[in-house]
Amino acid sequence: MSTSSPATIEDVARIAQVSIATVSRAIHTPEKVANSTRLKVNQAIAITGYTTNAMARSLRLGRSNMILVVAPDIGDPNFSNILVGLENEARAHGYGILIGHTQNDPQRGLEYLKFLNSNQAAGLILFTGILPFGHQSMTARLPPSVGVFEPVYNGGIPYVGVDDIEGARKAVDLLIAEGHRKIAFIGDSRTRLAYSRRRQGYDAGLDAAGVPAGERIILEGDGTIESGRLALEQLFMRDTLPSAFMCVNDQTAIGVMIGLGARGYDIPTDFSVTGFDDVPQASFMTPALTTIRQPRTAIGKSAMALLFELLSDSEPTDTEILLRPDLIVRNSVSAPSRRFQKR
Amino acid sequence: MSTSSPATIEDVARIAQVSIATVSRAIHTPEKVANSTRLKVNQAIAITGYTTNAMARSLRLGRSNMILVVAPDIGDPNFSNILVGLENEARAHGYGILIGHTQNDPQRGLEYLKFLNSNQAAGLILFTGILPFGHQSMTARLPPSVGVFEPVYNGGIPYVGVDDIEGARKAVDLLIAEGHRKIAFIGDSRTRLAYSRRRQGYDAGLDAAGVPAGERIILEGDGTIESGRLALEQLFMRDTLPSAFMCVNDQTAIGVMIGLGARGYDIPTDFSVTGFDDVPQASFMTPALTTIRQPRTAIGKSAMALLFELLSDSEPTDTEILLRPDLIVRNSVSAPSRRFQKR
DNA sequence: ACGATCCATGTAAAGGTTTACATCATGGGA
DNA sequence: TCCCATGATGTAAACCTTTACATGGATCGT
Repeated sequence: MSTSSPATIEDVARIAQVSIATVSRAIHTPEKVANSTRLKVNQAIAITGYTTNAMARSLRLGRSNMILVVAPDIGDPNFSNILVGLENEARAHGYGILIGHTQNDPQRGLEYLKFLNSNQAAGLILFTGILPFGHQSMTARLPPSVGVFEPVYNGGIPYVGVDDIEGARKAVDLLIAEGHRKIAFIGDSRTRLAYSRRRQGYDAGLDAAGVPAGERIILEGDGTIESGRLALEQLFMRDTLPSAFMCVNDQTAIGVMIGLGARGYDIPTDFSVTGFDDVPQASFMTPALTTIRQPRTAIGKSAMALLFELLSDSEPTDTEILLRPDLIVRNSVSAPSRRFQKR
Repeated sequence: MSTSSPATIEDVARIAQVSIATVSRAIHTPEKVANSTRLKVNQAIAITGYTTNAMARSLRLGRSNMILVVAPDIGDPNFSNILVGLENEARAHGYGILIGHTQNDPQRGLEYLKFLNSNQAAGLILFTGILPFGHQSMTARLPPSVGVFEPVYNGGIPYVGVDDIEGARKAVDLLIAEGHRKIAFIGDSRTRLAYSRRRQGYDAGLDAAGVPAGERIILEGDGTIESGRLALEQLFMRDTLPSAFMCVNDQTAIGVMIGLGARGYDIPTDFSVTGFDDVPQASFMTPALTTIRQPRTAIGKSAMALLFELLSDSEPTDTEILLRPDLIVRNSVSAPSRRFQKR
């Protein structure tokens, strides 16, 4: 029984002495089957070790039990914990997750579109902030989909993320409370909506503290470690230095810390730094980085839950789910240094 | 044409004015089809936007185009980069990867076994070092499979990993070259084969350096940060201290560094520390951790390549592929301190 | 010029499931 | 007692492919 080819519904039917239709019903709609029959069927299933052939089932139903998850970079440390939430929730519904990885290459995106077109996935989770299917993005017929972190630019797709404005606000408020007023914002505020919202949080915080717009220092950067470092170099060529750096994400913050360290400054004595995301490295920096935590596992879980809602009702209850970001206070923030204060 | 239900092979056949068999042949075995016909078919495919229904194809072929990847913890930072290699290689073969996550719970393992039994995966990649299917592990009929990092304990399955003995040897040799003789080995050497091989590398290195077995210090630990810290505490209750800590993995090393830091020691002035794996955090520690790098993306790529070999030939060329681990020299190792030398 | 061979194509079965519809038995109401 | 509703089960079609086998035409060798 562990040899030979796998048992089919027909084997079960023969042993239970019923028709295959009855077997199918006993499995999927047990209430439509007499108790005694159901018992026989269950026994037969146990004997044969039968499991439904998912291929056949999907073919008949016209819908698979897979969810495709597409991210620009699955090597991203931010990604793996989300995956945990996604996987757990999917599996609780009897679905599997299929993962894909575009590296921002539309060509690769198109290959996933083929997956979708060939009915291999019942739903789609997108990390890209944009439909990654190149020029076909507009015309593509997509299964129920949800975005993670950001709304999907060209898709009109519900999403799950964190309240970036509130998160950023928590970071500025901490800096303000410590006495900072010259706070630089470092990071991309254009390409990604999440980032521009963090910028909004920054502005809102400084507005509330009465710091005029003219005194704010904004530096662009694409969210990489390198960009943090570069932005810092630019800053040191100006005549005004901030007392604190509020970075759009942890990578940027790490770049800033490295740059500051290389110049011989001490954090937080000389400068305070905050990040956003709470990537795994954040707590291992010296000093440990004060940052805003994304509840990653929860985000994954709720994105998948939202997707299943879409899959059953066609009416989603929410079109945007924002989770609460938490301020994680570590050691990279203190009161501003006198040294640079008077500048 | 982007509305309505997706085109089937029959739609293509009708437009191209040929039979569905010819269409199928034009796609999969073009050499068996006349040039002119192939052209007509290709045009019809372009017009309809036809893509093969993977469900139907898999059903007919009795084999899907998915590879199941099962890891104990997909949130592990070691995991994501491997995933990149796995995914790229799989996709190059037209396969998708399905990921699963057991958390060492045999119950969850069993659910993946169902996936397998229902023909949803043509192959299996295992990270567990053990078949994760509980009591059914022995009798389960598995598709072609390959292990990553370690041979699969109860499976007789080929695997791809790193040469742990050689890697460990590189670490000890570095410490020896710096002048250390009292080198503690910290970490689990029993449950995981990879770990016990690292231990072998340690022993081989000390043998070569003529350090008698009696002078070696071995501490158990399960490979977590906490275990590194604990082992260190135990050590400080003894009367003999090593001058260097060779840790079975980076997590353990991080635990040791934290513990040493808490006791006010400086690394590498007072003690040297090495790790193994080169997890992302390693380079962000202060001091940055000297460790052995696992070529993760390459491991993933070659594991998947090996799997495809199994899938085509039934004779695998190799049953064990060991990649070369590199020594990554950072700042956690220096010559031994005088301070503890004379003890 | 004829039979053998080969090549391109078509016909139809098979793969395992779900489900609309048909069938049949049972029990209740009149 | 008869009819009808109800509930349990069976029959068969459909989902979309791939491919063994059949067919028919053309080509080649003698």
